[in-house]
Amino acid sequence: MGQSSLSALSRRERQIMDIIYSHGHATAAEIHERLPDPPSYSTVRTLLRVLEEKEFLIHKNDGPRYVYYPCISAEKAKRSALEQLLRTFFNNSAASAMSALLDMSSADLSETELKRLAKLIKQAKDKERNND
Amino acid sequence: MGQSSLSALSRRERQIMDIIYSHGHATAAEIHERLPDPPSYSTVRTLLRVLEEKEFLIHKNDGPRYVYYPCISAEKAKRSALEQLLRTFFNNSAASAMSALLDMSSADLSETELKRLAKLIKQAKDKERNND
DNA sequence: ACTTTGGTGCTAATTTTTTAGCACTGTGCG
DNA sequence: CGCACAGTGCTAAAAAATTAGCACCAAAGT
Repeated sequence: MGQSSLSALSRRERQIMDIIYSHGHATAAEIHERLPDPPSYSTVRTLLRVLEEKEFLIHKNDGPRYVYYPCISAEKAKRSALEQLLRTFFNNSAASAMSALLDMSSADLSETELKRLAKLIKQAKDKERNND
Repeated sequence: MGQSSLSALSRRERQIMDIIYSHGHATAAEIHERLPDPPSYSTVRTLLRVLEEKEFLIHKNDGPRYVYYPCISAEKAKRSALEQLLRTFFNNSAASAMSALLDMSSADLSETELKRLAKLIKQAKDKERNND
């Protein structure tokens, strides 16, 4: 079965998948202009074709042009990216990852968001209690 | 100067860096046995040599063998990986990343960890207040 | 109708990555 | 000493990724 996982892809392929995930979908032209150190348009199109073959992308027609969508839901991709990150840098501890997130960006977290998080944490605590 | 960033690396190179980051350091043999779909030992050594050339790794001698260490501190690598993740999957919102972390692993968060997080969040709130 | 524009399909060369073979070096030991 | 063992250095072939050229097709403008 398709082991998927973005980390199996080559550098350019990942860059493209990143763009598509961060936008939800994209045309060849959009991808071309957003690629770092961009190759020719032709090149982009070749990569897109390959990614379709590998079943990481599909396209739908929007009038004359193609709009590319990820085959794996953003949810799954997110999850797998997070798992990978936890494994590599956080010894599988979600807690330390969260604390790193807080460290690096507490200034950007609005009071509202912080409240929401506090609430989520409270819920998690309750859930934990029920699992005992 | 060295733009570094793990995402500039090839697939195998990244796999190796991942292993080294998750362990702090490693020998060629350790890396060899941990690589998914492992190539020959020779191959691993070639990759390590290349990564040293590119200044992603250095080695120290431990008796006869080499122990490889990352050139970029785990801290910096972590941070850059997190930023990348936020950009790609969370629209740069640390808050949504944290909530995803909670979702996917609240069962694994001990009560202690949750308390610690709650405390961190409280601190972040206070900090936020002072910035206003 | 015809030309220009903006897209796609196919193909192929170039470059990088990935792979592994083989020679060499130092260390422990009978 | 001389031999096996465990490691590294260097080199080069094979495979994959990256790049781009050019033909073709459809729609919009003249």
